[in-house]
Amino acid sequence: MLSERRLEVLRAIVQDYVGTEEPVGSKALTERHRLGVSPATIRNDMAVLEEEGYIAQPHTSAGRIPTDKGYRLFVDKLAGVKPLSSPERRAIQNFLEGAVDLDDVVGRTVRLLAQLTRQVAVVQYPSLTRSTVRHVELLSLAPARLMLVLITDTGRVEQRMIDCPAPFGEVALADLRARLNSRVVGRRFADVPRLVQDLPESFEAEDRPTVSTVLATLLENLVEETEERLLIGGTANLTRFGHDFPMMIRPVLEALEEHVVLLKLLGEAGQPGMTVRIGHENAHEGLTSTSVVAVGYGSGDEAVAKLGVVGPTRMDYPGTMGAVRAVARYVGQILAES
Amino acid sequence: MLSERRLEVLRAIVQDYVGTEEPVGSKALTERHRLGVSPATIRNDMAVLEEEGYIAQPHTSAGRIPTDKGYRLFVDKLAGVKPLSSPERRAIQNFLEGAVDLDDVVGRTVRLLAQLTRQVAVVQYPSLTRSTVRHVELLSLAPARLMLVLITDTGRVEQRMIDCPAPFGEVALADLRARLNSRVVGRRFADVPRLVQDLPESFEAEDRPTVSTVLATLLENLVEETEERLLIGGTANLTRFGHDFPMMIRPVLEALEEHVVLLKLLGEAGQPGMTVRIGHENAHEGLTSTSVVAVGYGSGDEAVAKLGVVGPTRMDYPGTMGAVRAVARYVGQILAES
DNA sequence: GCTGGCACTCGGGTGGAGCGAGTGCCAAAC
DNA sequence: GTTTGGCACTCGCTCCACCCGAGTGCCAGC
Repeated sequence: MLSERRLEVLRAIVQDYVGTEEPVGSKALTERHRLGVSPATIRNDMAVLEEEGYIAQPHTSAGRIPTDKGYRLFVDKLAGVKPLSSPERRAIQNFLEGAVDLDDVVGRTVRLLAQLTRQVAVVQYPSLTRSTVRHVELLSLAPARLMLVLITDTGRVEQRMIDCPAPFGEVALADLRARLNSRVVGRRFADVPRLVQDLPESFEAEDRPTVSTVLATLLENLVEETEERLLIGGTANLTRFGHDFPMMIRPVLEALEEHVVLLKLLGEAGQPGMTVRIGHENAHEGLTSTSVVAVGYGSGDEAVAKLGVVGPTRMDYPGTMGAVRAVARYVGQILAES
Repeated sequence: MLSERRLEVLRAIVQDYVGTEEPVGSKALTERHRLGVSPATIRNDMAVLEEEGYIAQPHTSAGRIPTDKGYRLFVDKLAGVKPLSSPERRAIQNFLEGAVDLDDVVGRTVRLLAQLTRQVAVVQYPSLTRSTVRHVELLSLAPARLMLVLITDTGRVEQRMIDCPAPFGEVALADLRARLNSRVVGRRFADVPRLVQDLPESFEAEDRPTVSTVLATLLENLVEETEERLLIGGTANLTRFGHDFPMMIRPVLEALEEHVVLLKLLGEAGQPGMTVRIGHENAHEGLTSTSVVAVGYGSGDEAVAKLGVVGPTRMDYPGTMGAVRAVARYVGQILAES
């Protein structure tokens, strides 16, 4: 177990390194922090911290920088979450309230988050399966062509074209629409399969294939394709990465384009509270020098999706965590209102 | 007017520079191209080309690189559009045909374009005003709360929440829905204002404010906010920019985040055929070292939106133009089918 | 108008010297 | 046992001098 002072030294190293972006030495530490001991003592402490793997030196005769393990300890034990100032809070609220629809909410959120944290922001669209159905609409576009529109309580609207196996009359259509809605409106999308299971049986034999097709579209196709959609912003902030940004930016940009990877990353973020993944804790190779701060958000008490930021491991964790948490809260509020 | 051979020299310079990314000298030129004259002659031609502003040298004792003006001449007079190979065409078609809805079409298009050109792809969503209305849906969510859903022939689905000035009965709602649809379905969105102008008058006095609100939402809010939406992809390709990419990438990424700027850029692309904007021809400051190749696409003969790529001025123009044109065509086909 | 020759320019790469921040270790002091 | 001052050592960084070679412009001759 590390002594109190050694933890303090680690905290100081992290703070200084985040601020200056340069390896920090023993002398500089005593000058910038009131540690009450001499550089020589700090050197001893640093040697211990290095042996334990919390810090490292890029090369002999250079100062120390925190390792992933060091940041981990810092985040877990040494740093709190810095709350935002109240002007910042007001700005967030004002900015988000101007949104006109879900796309707009997500778009504004991602810009906001990128601007607040000066990092890359990632916002997942509210999950369909975790949302509640508000309405299902069926429109006849041609004799054997339907359009299915699904609207959820989080404001998501999804649609699909359906080619029916047989022509489908207006009466049957209205019938299906009414029955479908009466069963699923107000229910969670995850329950829909169970609720509509026996629906085809109650139709004329000739219409059953079409009804089945519609249900199949609703359940499979729609969910699979749209479940996981996300928006990214603030990539220009990647240029703030540090002096070695030209080397790092390529793999990060590539990773960001792979939405599947990102979604997995966000998905791994534990349900309750905020998750911070530091450096090599991120499975993806392109992101081993980045940290991901993510949190769930939702219109009610349950999270319907995640949002977060991707930045250099050398980031201001307390500030970033504060911003992420605050934005998630306000987005939840906005969704609940709409 | 430049002689035939001097044009040939310019073409050779552009091609070599695009390929090698290094200033090209007179000797190298004669070696790689059968110009039939000696380096000394080429030097004279180069001196003329430089005087006319088509090429420049980064510093004395270096080879020449094309200027924006040089690229302009190359694109206008010297280069054709390189058609894609038929495997490429097939790949495009296969890839795009898997799309399930408009978001998916646009998403796939942007990925496709980025991959084909190895540059940054930009795809604008089909414009609402230039589309045709397929259906308008009105749903009652609460006594004085409506949801308006608009569906167009290009597959766009937009929705808005409406807070009514007064409660609105189911009967009136059905009435409004029916009348609205009978007037606007199959018409171009641009004509809708004219078509619904007198609609409020035919309702009971108490319902008129609500009807007006609905129409106002349909016309103003919805169009303004959603007219100009776009998707960007392939930003990782910016790292291919050249040796000075660390300097250039920042402003470019920033410009790409300003969708307004991009839309203006695309919008300026002349209607018929492809537009190529080279370097300083782009008004935006961050894009002065990039070229933009854009073209309109649409489900019919008329363009409903634009798509294109952003890359270094030092790009393979014939290949890029070929890819952009081909993708635009196939997207048009897909939209027409859906 | 084209060509070969020639002097000149200048960016980039190489290698050594000096500097300074930072370290590790040790003996003495607290 | 912990802390401290002292001291030798390491090593990355910068500066500078140097050379090399690609490329140019110019000129006289074909």
